[in-house]
Amino acid sequence: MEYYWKTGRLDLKQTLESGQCFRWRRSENGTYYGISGSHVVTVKQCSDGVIFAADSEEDIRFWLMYFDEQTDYDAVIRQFAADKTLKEAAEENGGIRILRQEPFETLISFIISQNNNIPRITGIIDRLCEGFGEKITDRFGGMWSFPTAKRLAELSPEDLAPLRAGFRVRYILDAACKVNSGAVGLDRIYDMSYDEGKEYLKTITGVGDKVADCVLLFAYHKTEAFPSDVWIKRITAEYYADGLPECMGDYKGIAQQYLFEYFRRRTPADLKRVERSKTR
DNA sequence: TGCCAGGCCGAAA
DNA sequence: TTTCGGCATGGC
Repeated sequence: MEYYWKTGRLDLKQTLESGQCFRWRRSENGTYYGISGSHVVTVKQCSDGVIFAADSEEDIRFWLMYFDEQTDYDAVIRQFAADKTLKEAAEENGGIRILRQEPFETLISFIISQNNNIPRITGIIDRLCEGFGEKITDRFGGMWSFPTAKRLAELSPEDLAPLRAGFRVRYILDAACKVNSGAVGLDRIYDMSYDEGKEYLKTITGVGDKVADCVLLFAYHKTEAFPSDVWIKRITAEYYADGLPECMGDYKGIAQQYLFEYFRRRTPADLKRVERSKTR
């Protein structure tokens, strides 16, 4: 069945190719197809929204939640307008939405992402799913669910060698074992504060500030999280030496996604121009 | 060929 | 508490 969602701002390319998710693919006609849990969907951009094609109404509801239907991004962006740079960043990148992804999948994905690049992250996750997930459909050349913590917890480093994930393998196994044993209860984090959730996730080997922030933002939608790597931290520190703008409020994570894309596309010379104009 | 990737661990200072 | 080398692999 198809469902037209009039969202205005949602831009599929900006959202699905922004580095917050790794299991979407773009077909030649511009349609994206993806999987989460056992839910499979195709989405295409249209003039004032997107069109989902999924198997059931339940799937449609799932994907609306996944794409963060409940947050009013127009209101967030109006709020950001009080800061000149953030306003520009939002004008350029306001089609990005912060997804609500499955926590275990997000945790493992961002463990894999550390000191890594997106094409290789995607390859490792594909091999992980094909090797240890369940085949959900033959469509799109075959799609596999993300493996469960239980499945991964019973594996050895040798079993995971075909992933070619290098030093991250022991982190993946530690996360799977802690989640499977209940030592880390991922569902509990929904009810935790941002700070509590961060400390809790960091009890997993291989989860530091950055990975924890990404999981808290991209799975639990804790928008106070500001998952800055060294590079963007330096840029934002230069821009906002006196502290982050008030207008970010509790949406620092959304602001960060806009700023990340904004800064990434600019050379140092561009940034100096923006810096000068900011002081005027 | 060499650099570097949306980092983290663990040891040393 | 902070700093820094090492880590596996492969895209560019």
